[in-house]
Amino acid sequence: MPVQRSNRPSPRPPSAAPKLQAVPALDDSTEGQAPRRRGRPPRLSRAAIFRAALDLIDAEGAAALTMRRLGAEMGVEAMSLYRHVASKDALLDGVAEQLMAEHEVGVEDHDWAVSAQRFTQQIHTIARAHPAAFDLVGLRALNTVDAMRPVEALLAALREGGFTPDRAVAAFRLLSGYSRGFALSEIAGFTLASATDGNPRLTGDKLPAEGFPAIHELTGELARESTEDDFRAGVETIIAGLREDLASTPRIA
Amino acid sequence: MPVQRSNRPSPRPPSAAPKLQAVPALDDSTEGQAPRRRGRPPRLSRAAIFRAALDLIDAEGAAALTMRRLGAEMGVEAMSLYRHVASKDALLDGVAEQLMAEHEVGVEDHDWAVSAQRFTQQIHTIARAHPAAFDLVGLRALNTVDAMRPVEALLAALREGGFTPDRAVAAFRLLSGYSRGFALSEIAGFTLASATDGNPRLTGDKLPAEGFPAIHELTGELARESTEDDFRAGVETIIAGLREDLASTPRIA
DNA sequence: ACCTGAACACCGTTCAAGT
DNA sequence: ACCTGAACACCGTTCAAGT
Repeated sequence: MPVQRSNRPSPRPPSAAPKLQAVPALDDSTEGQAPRRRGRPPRLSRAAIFRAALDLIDAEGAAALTMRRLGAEMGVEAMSLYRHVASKDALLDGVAEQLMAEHEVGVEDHDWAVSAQRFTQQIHTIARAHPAAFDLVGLRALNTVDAMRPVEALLAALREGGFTPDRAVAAFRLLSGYSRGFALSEIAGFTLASATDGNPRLTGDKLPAEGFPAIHELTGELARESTEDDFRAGVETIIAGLREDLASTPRIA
Repeated sequence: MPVQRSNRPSPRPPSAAPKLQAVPALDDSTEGQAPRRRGRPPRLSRAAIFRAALDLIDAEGAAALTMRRLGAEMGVEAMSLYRHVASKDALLDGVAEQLMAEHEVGVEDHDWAVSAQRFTQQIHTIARAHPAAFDLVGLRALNTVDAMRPVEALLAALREGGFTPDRAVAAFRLLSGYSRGFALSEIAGFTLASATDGNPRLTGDKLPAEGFPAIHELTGELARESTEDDFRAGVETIIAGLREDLASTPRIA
């Protein structure tokens, strides 16, 4: 089974009516501070490129995101993209930022457990909304201000909730590790065999009848796809554990 | 910065003294049941290919694993590999199996908390031993008997420990999600900026001085790379939470 | 039976050239 | 200033041919 040959629905002449073009959105217009000049508006901008890339991944999967294809999608040659992004790797960083920009931060409350649910929930929501993209760039280390904001909110809530510095960071890593891992495992099929045709299949099917009693017993539950609630329940369990940690440590005013 | 050009140390004539050749290991000889025939032994076998692929990733990173390069490494043309693996995707499945085969299962004890520590520990150990490979294939859903064995052990321990079927599966997903997510985040740098040159850098460096007090306060702790103990402590926290879940549910004999 | 040569249809990226 | 053509050095994969 070929991996990256011709999954394209139809050849679609790249010159005719490209799907994603100028997209002159609000946050784009602030990029060049000069008052709208008279010449033809630039077709490309970093923001537009990242948006188009994310759209392309959403629509056709990670394998469809090539510089050439993305260029075609924007009505431009692939090489033109290099005016705006240094490399494909930089493009993926941009896609990651674009993706994580959907992580909204609630500023009002200060209870650490609520903040923890918020923080993790948002990661899971993003992963569900853009599985292919999350799979591709969901683990990238970002150093943008936007990517820091949710982290800041969670860490602040933990500190105010009485977590010591090292416990706060530990809690952050625990919550963030779980969120990403659960989301990615969900996308990948949770290690337990899904069929090659993509349809979920009973886990125990190929197992020798003897020797795997627990898996056999739990086949139904294991085959069930995980839900939002499953994810949330896991976070609750973690929060319960954290609460215990916190209780067994001297509080900090 | 070019991504996949010429990272090779030296051109190394592919015909002269290939590093990884026959490797006639124990579990290889059982593959063909016929008694050692007289002709030259086959240079290639699925097991040998997977081992060589994992070695190559360990030594030079995921980008170095191309069919052509792997062939050269084994003293063979790339196309010869297709006699034994259907595609590069199938090759990666094999690498994942090879990797997870390092997950040893302790059979003796039956305490679910110990089993949980064992199960998660092993995943983390594998990830630490083969970070590039784990990053590449650590999430693949496998349906081999070997990959099922540790899962069976954990699920069995949970059931015997009093977890109901749905809680046992939930606990498995929680533990496995955390393990993979923590390990992958560790490899990727935990979302918080590492410098482009690869050296770990203080997280807060690029942040505006105002607006991120918690991150600034915790910079030192955030910049510290996570350890085996950090991972283990997270598992303990999860176990504490699971214990509470268990206590608040009617026991099953 | 097992491996190879040559080819196909792609990649990311560079660079001199166009407008 | 911004985009393009042509080229370079790669990819995965197929298939007819070699031994």
